[in-house]
Amino acid sequence: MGKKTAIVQSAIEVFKEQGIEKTKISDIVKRAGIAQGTFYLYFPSKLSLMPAIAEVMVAKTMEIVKQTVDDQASYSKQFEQIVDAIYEVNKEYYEILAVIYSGLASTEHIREWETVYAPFYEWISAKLEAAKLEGAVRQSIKPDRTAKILIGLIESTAEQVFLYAHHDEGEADRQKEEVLDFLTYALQFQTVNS
Amino acid sequence: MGKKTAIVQSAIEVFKEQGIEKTKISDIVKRAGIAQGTFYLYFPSKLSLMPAIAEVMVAKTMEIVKQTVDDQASYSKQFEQIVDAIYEVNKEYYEILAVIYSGLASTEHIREWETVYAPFYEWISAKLEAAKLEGAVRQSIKPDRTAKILIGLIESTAEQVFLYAHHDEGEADRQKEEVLDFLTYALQFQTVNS
Amino acid sequence: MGKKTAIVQSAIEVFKEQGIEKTKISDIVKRAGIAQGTFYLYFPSKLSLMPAIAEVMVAKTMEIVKQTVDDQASYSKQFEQIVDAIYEVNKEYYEILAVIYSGLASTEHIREWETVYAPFYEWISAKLEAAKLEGAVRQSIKPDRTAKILIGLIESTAEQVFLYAHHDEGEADRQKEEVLDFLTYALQFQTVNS
Amino acid sequence: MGKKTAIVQSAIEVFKEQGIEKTKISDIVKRAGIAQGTFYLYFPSKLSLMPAIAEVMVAKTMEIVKQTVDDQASYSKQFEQIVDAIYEVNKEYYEILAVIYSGLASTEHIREWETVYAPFYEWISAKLEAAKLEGAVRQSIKPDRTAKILIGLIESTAEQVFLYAHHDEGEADRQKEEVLDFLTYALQFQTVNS
DNA sequence: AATGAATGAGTATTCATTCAT
DNA sequence: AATGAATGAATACTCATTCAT
Repeated sequence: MGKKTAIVQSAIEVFKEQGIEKTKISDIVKRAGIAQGTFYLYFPSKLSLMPAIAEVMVAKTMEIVKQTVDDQASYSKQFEQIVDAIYEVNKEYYEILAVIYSGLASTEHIREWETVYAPFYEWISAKLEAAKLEGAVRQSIKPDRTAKILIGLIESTAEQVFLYAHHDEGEADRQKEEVLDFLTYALQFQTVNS
Repeated sequence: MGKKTAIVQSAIEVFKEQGIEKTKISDIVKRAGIAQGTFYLYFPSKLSLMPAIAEVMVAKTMEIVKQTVDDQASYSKQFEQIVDAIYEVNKEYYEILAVIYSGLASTEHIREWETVYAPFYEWISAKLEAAKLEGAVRQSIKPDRTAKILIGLIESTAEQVFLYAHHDEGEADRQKEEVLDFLTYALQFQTVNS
Repeated sequence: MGKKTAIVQSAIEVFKEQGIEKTKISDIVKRAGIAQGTFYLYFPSKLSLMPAIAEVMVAKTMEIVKQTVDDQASYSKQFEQIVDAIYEVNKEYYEILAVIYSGLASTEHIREWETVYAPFYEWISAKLEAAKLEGAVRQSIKPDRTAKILIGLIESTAEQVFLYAHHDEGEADRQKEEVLDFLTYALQFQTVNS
Repeated sequence: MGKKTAIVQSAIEVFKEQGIEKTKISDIVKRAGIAQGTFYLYFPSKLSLMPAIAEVMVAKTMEIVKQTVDDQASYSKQFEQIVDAIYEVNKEYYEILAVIYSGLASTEHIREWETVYAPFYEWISAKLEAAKLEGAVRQSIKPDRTAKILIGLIESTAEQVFLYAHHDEGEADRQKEEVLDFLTYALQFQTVNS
C-alpha cells in the first residue's frame, strides 16, 4: 500500500478517535508506521488531508449506495434504498463524517468540496432525471438542485440521529421513517404503468 | 454587562472575522476589554466557549425567525418566511455557524447540542402541530420529528449555498426557491377555507 | 483561633499533601476557610510562611522531646530518649519536615533558620554541658557545636529512614539502634558513681 | 557531547547561579546552546531534571572523595580525608546540594534517591568493612548502616555550616574539627601495628 | 479587618515544519 | 524517497498580587 494511502487511512482512524483539533501529525504518522518527515512528502499540512479523506468517504458512501440500490425496482423503492444506505454509512462513520463536514469548512479547502462531492451529486441528479423522464416524480423538480437538497436532507438528519442519539437504535429507524415519508411527498412519486 | 456575556459576544465577532483556528484567546479578551486571566474565570478553554456561542446563535436565529414570521399569514407563507429568515441568518453568519456545527461535534460538548437546539425544535414543532390541527398540512406528519427534519433541511442547504457558493448571490435565491418547492410538497400545504 | 494560626496550620497540611512547589496560595486559603486577600494581611508571600511553619514544627519537636526525656535518668538513657522522640516526630511528620529543610533553604529566609532552631540547639547544648560537668560524657566535647552535630545526625538519619524506607517498620528500629550505638561511642558515656 | 548531558550540565550551572526557583527552562537551554523544544525531548519538566542532577552531583562527590583519600594512610586519616572532601564539595556547591536534598524529596522522584546514592553508600560501607577486618575500628559497627549514618552526619553538618554561616570561613573549620572528633570516638579508631 | 473578582506579567509547553543524513 | 532529531515561534494557561467594596 502506498504511503499516501496509509496516511489517509491512519488519519481517518485517528480523527475518528480523538477529533481533528486534538490530533497531532505525530499521531497520524505513528499509526501509519512512517516517519514524521515523510508526511510532508505527500501533504503540506494537516488540513490539506481533509479533501483526500472526504474523497475516500464519499467514494465509500457511493459504493455502498450503488450496491444497495436495485435499478430494476420502482423509483420510490430506489430512493428508500438510498436513504437506507446513507443512514447505514452514517451509522458506521458518523464521527469521521462530522469531522469532514467541519474540516472542509474551516479551511481554504472549501473549493475542493464541490469537486469531491460532485460525483455523488451527479449520480443522484441522473437518477432524478431518469425518474422525471419516466414521469415517476414531480415534473417541476430541477434534478441538479434537488440532488443537493436530498443529500443535505438525508445526511443532516442521519448525523443528528447518530451523533446525538446514537444510544437509541430504534430512534434512528423511526426518524428514518419520517424522513422517507417527507421526501416521498416532496418528490411526489407516481405509480407508473410500465 | 456581565463579563461572561462580553466574552461570548467578543468571541462571536472575532471568530466571524478571522475564523476559529486563527483566533487567540488574547484576541477575544482584547476585544472584550478584559484581562487575559479573567477569561479563565468563566471558561476553561477556547473550545468550551462553543456551547455558549451556539446558544446565542440559536437564540439569534429564533429571534429573527419569529420577527419575520407573520402569524396571521397562511402556513404556506409562514414556512416560506421561516426559510427566508434562516437563510438570512446563515448568509450573515455562515462562518460562525459552520464553526458551531463542527465545534460542537468535535468536542465533548455534544451532549449540550440537544439542549441548545431544543427551544428551536419545539417552536417549529408547535407551529407544525397548529398547522396540522387546522388541516393546513399533511395529517401524517409527526411534528417533533418533522421539526428536526425541517431545520436540518433548511440549514444544511443554506450552509451549502453560502459556504461553497457565496460568491453568487442569485444562486442562493434559486436554491432557496427549490428548497421551498421541495418542502411545500413534503408538507402538502392545503388551502383552507377560513 | 486567629487567622494567622489558621493559615499556618492549613499550609502545613497542604504542603504535606502536595509539596511546596505544587501548592498555590489559593489551596492554603481554601482549606483555612478565609479569603484570598486575607492571606496578604498576614504574610507577604508563600515562602515567608516557612519560618512560621518551621517554628511550629521545632516547638512541637521540643515539646515531645521534653515530655519523653526523664531528667532523673542516666545521661545515656536520656540521649536514648532524645533519639526516640526525634524519630517519633520524624515518623509522623517526615513530609512536612523535608519541606521545611528545603523551604528554609531555597529562600532569603535562611537567616531566620538559626533563630528558629536556636532554642532546640540551646536545650541540647545545656544538656551536654550538664553531662560534661558531671563527668558523664567525654570532656573534649564542645557543647554548642556538638548540639548541632547531634541534631543533624539524628534528624538526617531519621529523614533517610522515613522518607525513603517508610514501608519497612523494623528498618527504622534497626537503623535507630545503630545510630544510638554510634553516638554512645561518640559521646563516650561514663558510668558515674553518684 | 550528548544533548542530555549538556542540559544537565547547564542546569547545574544555572541553578547554582540563580537558584532553582528563579531559573527558567529558557535559561537552561540558552546556556546549553540548544533549542527550547529540545529540552522536552529529554525531560518532561524542570523537576524531572533533579534525579539526573543528583546523580551527577553524587558522582562528582565520590570522584573528589576518591581523589582525596590516600588508601595507604591509616583509616583514621582516611576518614579525615573523606570529611575534608565532602566539606569541600559542599562548600563549592552548597546551593545546588540544598536544592537536590529538597528537590528529590518534594517530588515523586523519591524512589530514585536510593538508586542515586547507592554507589556512595556502598563505597563507604566497603571502606568500613575493610577497616573492621583489620581491626582498625570498633567491631560492633554494621558497615551498611554506619555508612548511611556517616554520610548523613557529614553532609548535614556541612550543609548547616555552608548554608547558614558561609560568611565565616573559620567557623566551617572549627565545626569540621568537632565533627571529626565526634566520629573518631564513634568509630573508635585503633592504632594498629602493621 | 476581610473579601474575592479581576488582573496581566511571566513561563511552560506544544507541535508543525525543516533538513542533514 | 525516507528518516526522525532538532527546531523555535506561537500561545494557552497559571497564579501571586491588588484593590474597590
